[in-house]
Amino acid sequence: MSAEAEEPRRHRLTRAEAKARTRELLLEAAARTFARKGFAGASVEEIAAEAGFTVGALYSNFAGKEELFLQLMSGRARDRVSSTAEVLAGEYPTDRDRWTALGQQMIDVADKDMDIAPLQAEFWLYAVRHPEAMETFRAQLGQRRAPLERLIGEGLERGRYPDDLPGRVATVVSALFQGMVRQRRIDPDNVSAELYGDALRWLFTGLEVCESRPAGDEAAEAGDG
Amino acid sequence: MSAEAEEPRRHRLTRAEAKARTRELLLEAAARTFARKGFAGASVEEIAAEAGFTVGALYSNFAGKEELFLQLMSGRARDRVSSTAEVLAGEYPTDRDRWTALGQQMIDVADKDMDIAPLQAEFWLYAVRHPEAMETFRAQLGQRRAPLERLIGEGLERGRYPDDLPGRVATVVSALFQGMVRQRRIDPDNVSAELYGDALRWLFTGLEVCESRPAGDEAAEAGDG
DNA sequence: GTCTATAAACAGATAGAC
DNA sequence: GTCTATCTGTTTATAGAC
Repeated sequence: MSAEAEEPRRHRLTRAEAKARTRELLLEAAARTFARKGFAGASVEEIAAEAGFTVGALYSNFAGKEELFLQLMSGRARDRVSSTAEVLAGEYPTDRDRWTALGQQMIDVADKDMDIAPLQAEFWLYAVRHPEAMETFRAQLGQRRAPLERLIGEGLERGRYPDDLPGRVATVVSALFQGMVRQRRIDPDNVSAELYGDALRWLFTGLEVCESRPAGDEAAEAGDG
Repeated sequence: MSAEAEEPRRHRLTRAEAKARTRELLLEAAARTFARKGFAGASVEEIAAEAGFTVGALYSNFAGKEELFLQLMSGRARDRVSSTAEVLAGEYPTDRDRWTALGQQMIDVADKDMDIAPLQAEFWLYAVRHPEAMETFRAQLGQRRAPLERLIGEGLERGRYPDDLPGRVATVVSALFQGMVRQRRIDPDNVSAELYGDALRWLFTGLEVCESRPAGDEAAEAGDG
């Protein structure tokens, strides 16, 4: 795009570009290797080799294994996998079709990149064991959740539901998906694409019954005894 | 020499009992250590020390770290933590109270033994990475799910719902809980006790709306379109 | 049955060659 | 900027003492 100064790529890449590319390759290799072997189980040599380098290149770009892992955790959550929101963004004729197609798409995404679930699990375990890194991981989860929350907010007509409902529902939907994706890896037969859609249909149907109130009614009437 | 045959516990424990106790202590120590450090991150020396022994005792009772881990995975899932079903078994005046109390109890259980979620994550990761161990882990999950499925089946009046519904709902509820417990460790503020209850209320309300059919009606009528 | 001592392999990280 | 060689600590697992 932009000419760095005057002769951006006379032959191939500038030194800075080459280094940036190495760094990127190392990050991608690290993602695969950490997913396959875990944080403690993956060796720096293994990661470097997966990227097509040796340890020297790794230590030239990162302080060590831990920093590499943390960079991965804090890095772009959404430019590697289609986010939940993109999946949700499709348009479907009826609500039933919408949930069904959504469930199918979630499965497709989860089945396509088999590494993300184990990698997320590694992130989670690391955050649980290193409280100082928890904020970093929370931020990554927030990146994933935000578009989902927005989309749910659009789906629920404003005024008929409490303002904090989309956020709460986003948490539930996110937790449900993560849980089902994980269980599907163990028990594929018990976690079909159809079940994803059913669960969402149950959830949003119950949501409307339980939480909606007549339009224009400002204060929600809690009719429980 | 020994009066074991006739005087089983003249002083304290028989040799077999002592060994069994050592084995049990090692398993418990392994559970804590694997939860805290992970499978690859925990060393056998650390596990043995946590149990009050040295490596010799460990290798005298287990073939190695991997066998110890697998024994833990295949071992009793329910005699250490109160299962979901026990939580569900309580009685509550109204449905709303039931969901609220259930959500609170799930949080209490999850917060009380902070080790089970990381340990389950370790099991899951191991199973994903070692397909030959997946069946073992699936069996453990089955042990946890069975009572939940039974209880849900009791809650849904027979005849009004498809026969396979309790199993499907159990999967969804189980996934939902696992997902929320995990997210709560990262974002406690966003996953309150109340939200557990709300999610369940939404789910079961929607379930009744979507899946129930008039008593006596054999074929379910799909009224969407 | 458990502990101590040790063997052999491997890890993360660094220094200097190119 | 990356690679090769190496240093240092730690790991699993075993052998023999008690």
